[in-house]
Amino acid sequence: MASRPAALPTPTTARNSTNDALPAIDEIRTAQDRFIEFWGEMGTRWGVQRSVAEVHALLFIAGEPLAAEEIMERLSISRGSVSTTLKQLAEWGLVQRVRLKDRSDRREYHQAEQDVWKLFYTILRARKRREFDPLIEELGGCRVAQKGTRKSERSKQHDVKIDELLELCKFFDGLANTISKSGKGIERASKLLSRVLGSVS
Amino acid sequence: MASRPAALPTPTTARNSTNDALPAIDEIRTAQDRFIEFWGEMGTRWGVQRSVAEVHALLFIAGEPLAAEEIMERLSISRGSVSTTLKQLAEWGLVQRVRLKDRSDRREYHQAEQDVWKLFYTILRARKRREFDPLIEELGGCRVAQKGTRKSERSKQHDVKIDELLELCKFFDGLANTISKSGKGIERASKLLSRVLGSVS
DNA sequence: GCGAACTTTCAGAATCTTCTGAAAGCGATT
DNA sequence: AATCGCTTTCAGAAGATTCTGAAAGTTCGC
Repeated sequence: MASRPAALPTPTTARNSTNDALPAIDEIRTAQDRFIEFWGEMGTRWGVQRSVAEVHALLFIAGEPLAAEEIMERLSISRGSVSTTLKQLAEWGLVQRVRLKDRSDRREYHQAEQDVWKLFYTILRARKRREFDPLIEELGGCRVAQKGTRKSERSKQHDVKIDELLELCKFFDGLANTISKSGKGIERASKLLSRVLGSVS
Repeated sequence: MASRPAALPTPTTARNSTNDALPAIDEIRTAQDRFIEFWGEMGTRWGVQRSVAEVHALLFIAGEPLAAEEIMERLSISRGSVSTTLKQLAEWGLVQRVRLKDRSDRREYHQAEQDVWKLFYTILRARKRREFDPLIEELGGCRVAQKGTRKSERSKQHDVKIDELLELCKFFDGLANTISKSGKGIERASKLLSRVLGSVS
């Protein structure tokens, strides 16, 4: 949770509210920086490296494709870090490389997914795969014995606990699948859900 | 993801399937160890320290209250670690201290919640608080300007993105609250939900 | 109030993670 | 096929986290 030196020196921040020349640029920069820092902090809580989350935040909030060097300078991180980080983001499917039409500029540009629904579903799916699915795969192996085998009282108690856990996981897995298959229908469905729950409990 | 030395030496594992004297104890121990190691690994992915998750796993799977010293020996971790770890688990509400009736034993015993539904809801609530709620609290502060203030085109674009994110978060927050209020009714509700979704999409 | 039995705390050690920067790699252009 | 402009890789440095163990603290019974 320790903080890093501020991502950007923002050289002209001091005179931003009264100056007329480029006031909006400064204001936006400040707001962007705040978003980037916050998203980076949240990233660490979501099991994502801070710098990965920061690069994503920058690309998302900038909205336009940026070159590696621009990212480097803006966040003051090393060339190597930017490269590794962009690779990860591309694997996650959150960032795409694009090639600008300008033929004299050979650099790769990088663009973040701008649709927030897609963004969230991507993150959710990745986290589920990493943090939840292994439970269903591995818990069975934590039983003492095959189902149906005769066994001691204490063994039974152990297996019952594992089975309860496993059943619960499968239930939530089903629920998650239902929701994620629904795509944007979730919005309408959610309202129905709360009506349904109201009548159930 | 690096592995630690096996939590427990399990000295007699070699002869466990043919021996009759205490075969069940050995088998259970092995199964427990496997569960503890796995739960510890999952813990690291859930943002929980490995040793905290391991102690929780041990108490959960043992089912009965254990004293700090027993935990220490079983997981071969230090006295200090066990103490810190139990404190955290108690704060999370996953473990309770209990006092045995035996008056000659002054040690505190520690017992894990055994109801898997309570366990999951506790974990979910804690994670939501930590990983999700801050989004709703802080995102607003990442806007360029107050709502309704007149502003440049680029400022507008920035604020629109923040607002989209915020709205999405609020939507999921509402959904999560609906679900968590439903308690066990969720099981019945979930079936209705999938019917509902089927008819929506 | 004192001593025995446990528990908690915390500075420093050990370990794990992340970042840097120089060197190697790659591919388009001449 | 050599050069140039850019990207990737990776060994080692820097930094963050987690664990240990000894000392201080607490609580209970006498």
